[in-house]
Amino acid sequence: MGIPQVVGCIQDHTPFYGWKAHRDYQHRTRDSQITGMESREVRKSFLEYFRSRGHEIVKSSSLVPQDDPTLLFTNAGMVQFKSVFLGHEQRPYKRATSCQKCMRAGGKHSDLENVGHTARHHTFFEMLGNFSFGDYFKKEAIQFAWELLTEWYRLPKDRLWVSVYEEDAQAESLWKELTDVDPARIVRLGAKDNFWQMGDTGPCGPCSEIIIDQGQEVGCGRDDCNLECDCDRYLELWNLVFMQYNRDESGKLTPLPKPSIDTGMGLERITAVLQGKHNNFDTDLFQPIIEEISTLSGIPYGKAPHSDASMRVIADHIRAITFLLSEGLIPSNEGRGYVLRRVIRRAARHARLLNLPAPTLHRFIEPVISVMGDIYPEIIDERDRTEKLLKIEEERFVRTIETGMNILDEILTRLKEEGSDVIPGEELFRLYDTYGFPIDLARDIANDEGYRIDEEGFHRRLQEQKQKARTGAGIQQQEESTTLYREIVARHGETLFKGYETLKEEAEVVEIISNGRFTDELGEGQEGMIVLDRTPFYGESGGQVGDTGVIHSEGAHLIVTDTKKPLQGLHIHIVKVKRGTVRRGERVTAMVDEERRLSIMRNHTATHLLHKALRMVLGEHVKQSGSLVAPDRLRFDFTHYTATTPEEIDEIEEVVNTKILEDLPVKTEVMGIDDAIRSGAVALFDEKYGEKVRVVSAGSFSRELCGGTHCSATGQIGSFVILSESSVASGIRRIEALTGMNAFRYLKEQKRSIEMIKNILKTDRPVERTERLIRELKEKEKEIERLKTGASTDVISEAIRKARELSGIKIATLRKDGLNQKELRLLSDRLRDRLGSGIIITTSAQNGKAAIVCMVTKDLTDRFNAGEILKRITSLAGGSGGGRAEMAQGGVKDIEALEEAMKRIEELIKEGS
RNA sequence: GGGCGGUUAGCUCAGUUGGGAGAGCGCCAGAAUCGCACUCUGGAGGUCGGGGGUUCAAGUCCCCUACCGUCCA
Repeated sequence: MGIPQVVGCIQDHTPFYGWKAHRDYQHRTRDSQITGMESREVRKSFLEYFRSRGHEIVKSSSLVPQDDPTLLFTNAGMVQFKSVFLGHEQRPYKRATSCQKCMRAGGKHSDLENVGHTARHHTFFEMLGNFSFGDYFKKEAIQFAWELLTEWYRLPKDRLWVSVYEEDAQAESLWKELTDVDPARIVRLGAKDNFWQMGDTGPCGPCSEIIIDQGQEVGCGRDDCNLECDCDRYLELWNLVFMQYNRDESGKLTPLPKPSIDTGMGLERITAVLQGKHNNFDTDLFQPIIEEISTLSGIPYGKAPHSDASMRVIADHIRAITFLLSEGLIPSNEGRGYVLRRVIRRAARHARLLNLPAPTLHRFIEPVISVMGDIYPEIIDERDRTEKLLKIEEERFVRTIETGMNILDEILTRLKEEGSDVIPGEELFRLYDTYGFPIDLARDIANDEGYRIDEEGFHRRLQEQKQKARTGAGIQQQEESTTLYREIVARHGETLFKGYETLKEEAEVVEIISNGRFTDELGEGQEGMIVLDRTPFYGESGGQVGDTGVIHSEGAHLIVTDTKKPLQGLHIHIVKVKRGTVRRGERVTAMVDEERRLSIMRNHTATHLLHKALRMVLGEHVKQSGSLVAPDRLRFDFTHYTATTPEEIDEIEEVVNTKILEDLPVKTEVMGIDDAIRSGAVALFDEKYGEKVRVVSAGSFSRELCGGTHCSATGQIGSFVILSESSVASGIRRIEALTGMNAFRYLKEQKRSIEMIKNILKTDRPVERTERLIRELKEKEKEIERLKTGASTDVISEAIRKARELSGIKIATLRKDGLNQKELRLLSDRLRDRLGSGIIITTSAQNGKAAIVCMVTKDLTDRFNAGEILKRITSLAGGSGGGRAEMAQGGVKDIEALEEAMKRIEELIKEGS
């Protein structure tokens, strides 16, 4: 086999002597020009090799799986081909090869904690793979792999090992027969290492791994080190999966009619090997990033183990962050967004360990782009947005840390008082759980301050919480109903949806469900769910709400209150029987509420125009991240990092209304998903798409993948008005809007309100007039307060004149009705200031109750207590109250009784209380 | 989905058995200065997220609700 030009560089004047020789070469020419094979070439050669052997080079799919909510992130090359392997989807090729962006963090197989401390663990990585969909099988897969590794990549054969599944004699003999691998280096291993399956059921099969021996000095160094050892000596390079069985629910294996191939080789690993590095972070995939970190922090890489680890963590995480952000994912507190947030926070934490100021992480996006931007242009396109979001998120984390720091300070102060030097696990957990304060940071601070932390107690708490969340999650009974729905589809096939063309359809009742069980009929007054063989009712999906309407047969009349789509292709009508009885197997007429549906269609088409207008006005970074299309309004959530200005809102409304006036034709085409994307249609990250998709376009203005129902021309929308723009979460904004008559009525209502306001205010300039009125009102309120409490000096003067003396203490009483407690207090303040020294008791009756305030001037508080005096008065009058020695307030419900009590005031004032 | 914490002046936040809404920064005015900055003095600015309840009295206690944060799933 000839070696094409692509990899020419490995055989020209810097010859690649093979693995061992290369290491010597590299040793001699340390720090000279790039040694070995650049990662770009490793990637390119792989794809080129398989293309030259009839494979289609398939673009990497998104890191966020588009049709698999069960999977957090794309974690292998085969993810995008899953439905092809399962036979649900056909592709125009039978052989494919790809370099797939992958992410492993969160979920069951999280590598997050290991990253940075090992040579191999990554959150983000690239997976090279070749795939056969019922085309070639073991023989070719083995030949391809061996040829690529030994002849294109020129790995030394005497270092390569092969493992096969212990029961797969066929694979073993093929290796011996087709390759010149040393037969002594073919090892049989058990199911744990060499049997692969997608899930508990479905396609599965034995696999075969190609392993490179890096030499005894690399790994654990033990004499009995072997292929199964976890150390780095025997490095698994490439896994070839031979998909040849289907496992059913009972666990039984039946051979697949068309066995397939799925292989995966980590780019970072093979690149490290080809560059003679024992650590993936030493390759050209990571070095430019590490260099930048080193430059900015002023710490050389290689200076100390802990700073090296921090640099590796940042280098790894920044790749994941860059890709996830540029795919439209936003840091949040649940699901995928939460994983992203954790990765960012870990990176931020390590940046602080390197004494890098916050925010700093966004500056490392640049080297990531320099390494991979040419392969993945999305990270270049989204760069501004990515940097901005990362900066915001890192700053947010700094604030979180500061809050936690204050609380930790309080804890430490308290411990000092108590004379303890151990921070309890409970406190640590509260810090972590409630304030997101990292445990390792708490540990560092504790050490610095001479404290220890109760790590065991912390982990116990954490386990408790995990347990609690798990049992909590187990309660939900989603599973059961899903099986019910699956059964319906299995029995009757998918519901034929006719709602794009018609709103009225003759159909057959194929299934009736009542209280979660199948039933034969539904009688008058009963509620339940009905499945038809065909329906004009749109089931809630893609943000568009389900249709309502009626279903009637000869003997029954049903109201449809909602329509759901729990599974692809299954429409469930939620019904209430108004009259008669509906039976399974009956012919019925299904009629959608037309007016409501037309409103929905207006709102849906308007949503598309809005989406496009937002991208025009705010920028291409705007991506839909949620949508509600209801008859009375539409709601649209989208990614955008700042609030939109009133001017921008104006402009967006103008654009949408202009497009409505242009009366653009709305057309729907059904095509393959790839064609749709190629034609420039906007697809959403979180949506599920089948093999065939609908593309809805409004003239040449907007083009989106959409399963919803639409107007036939934009003119039918009538008009469009934005009600509000607000924030949903950080980085996500929400717009609510109206269309058609709703928009018109809203504007009319606004106009009417303004007319009424003008009438009431008797002015043509209601804004200025209102501002003046509010200003005047405030002034008058102040004036009233002043008059009530301060300016009524006659009341105060009289009280002072009438003040009695009791063993040299002046006692002033005053009653002025109509004051609330606050006003009475202010009045008492005046009286006290005028009195100078003494005891004051004031009362005020209002609304059948009386408020009472008692004050003792400061010079007398060592002898008299206002609170105690007040309590004696109120207890006589059937009320209550309290306060401090200097001032107390209370109230009674019986005004007469209070008057009586006031007559006995002298005896109630006792010294020393 | 479950747990915990938060929402008080333009901003950052105090507010401890329920009893007079505060600080720092910012803003405005005055003093001082040839002028600016600093400094000093004074002032404006609050539906204490919203609703309900308990109470003579709720920022504070109870219930509901919205939103933000955080951890687990």
